[in-house]
Amino acid sequence: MPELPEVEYTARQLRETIIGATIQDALVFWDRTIGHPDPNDFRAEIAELRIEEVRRRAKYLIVDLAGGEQKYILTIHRRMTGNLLLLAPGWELDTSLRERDPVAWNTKGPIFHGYTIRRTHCYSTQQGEKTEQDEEKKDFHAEIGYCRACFILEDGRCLLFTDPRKFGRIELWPQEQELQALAGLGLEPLSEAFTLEELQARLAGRRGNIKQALLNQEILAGLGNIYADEALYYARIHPLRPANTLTLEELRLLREGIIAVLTLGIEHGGTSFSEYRDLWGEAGDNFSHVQVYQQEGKPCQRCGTLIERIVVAQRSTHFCPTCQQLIGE
DNA sequence: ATTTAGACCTGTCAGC
DNA sequence: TGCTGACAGGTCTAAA
Repeated sequence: MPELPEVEYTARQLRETIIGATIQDALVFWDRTIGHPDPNDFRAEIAELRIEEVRRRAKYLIVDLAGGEQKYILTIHRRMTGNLLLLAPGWELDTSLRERDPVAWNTKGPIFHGYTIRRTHCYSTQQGEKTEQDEEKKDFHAEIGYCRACFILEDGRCLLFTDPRKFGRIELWPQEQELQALAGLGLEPLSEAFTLEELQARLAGRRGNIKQALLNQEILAGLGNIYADEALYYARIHPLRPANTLTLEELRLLREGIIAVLTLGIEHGGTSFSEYRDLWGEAGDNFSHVQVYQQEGKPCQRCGTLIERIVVAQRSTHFCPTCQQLIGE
């Protein structure tokens, strides 16, 4: 789910809130969520480490950790449904489901009750005193399920990694191995390195379609299904165009479009539908600014033609058949 | 060398 | 109401 903008937005929120905090302990509720090292070593190594910095590379969130002489990086990839939530002190962990219903426990995991951190205040999701703001949000995250791992901070807060579909991965590596931990990632689309010449060079000789090329993280790192469709719409390029046939003008527009849709996505707090939430449990509102993604049957904002949906590389692909023609130049 | 189907997972929604 | 199939932000592996 989360693509570059959603990860970047989360990184910024974490940077404002958890730098300087010390991890007291990590709990793992679904072993496969921890990709490296094995869950027991992971837990042992991460205890007592201090959070030094929070960064993003492609769709990876990177947390720099330090303890004594040793430095580590924690990498978090949310895949489809992974999410981070920061709870204020006062949270309660309920693992009683494990005995009550082992089958349900396997999918739903523990239940967290308690406090979700808000920008300016905390509010209780349990019964009790309610402020006006509580009234507006009273049912929000009353119960938090699908937690696959969590980090308990020494100041009493808790950073949860929730992930219903269990595709997300968290890894801990010695800092020296960062290059190896993040191997194979292509250009950062929002960096200086993403020039027209680089884009041209990386697409040259690629006979596959442009949509697939944009999803290939070894070429550009960070675009996913939403923003790839949006960038192609911006540049008026049909998703099935062979990547090596784009004209220089089309490449220029495509680069401009990629930067524009990613930047807007970040500004809008990410694209949310169904489960995606930010650190404080808020939905990003970029979905209301989307032009083609999941807009099949709706009129194109530029020409009124109905948006179509096709399947490319097993992924839904949305485009305007008038603005984005396959034939011609 | 590339494409493509299948895995990995669970929830939701449309249709019968 | 209940069952079935399609589909959802991603990426890896194996078969064609």
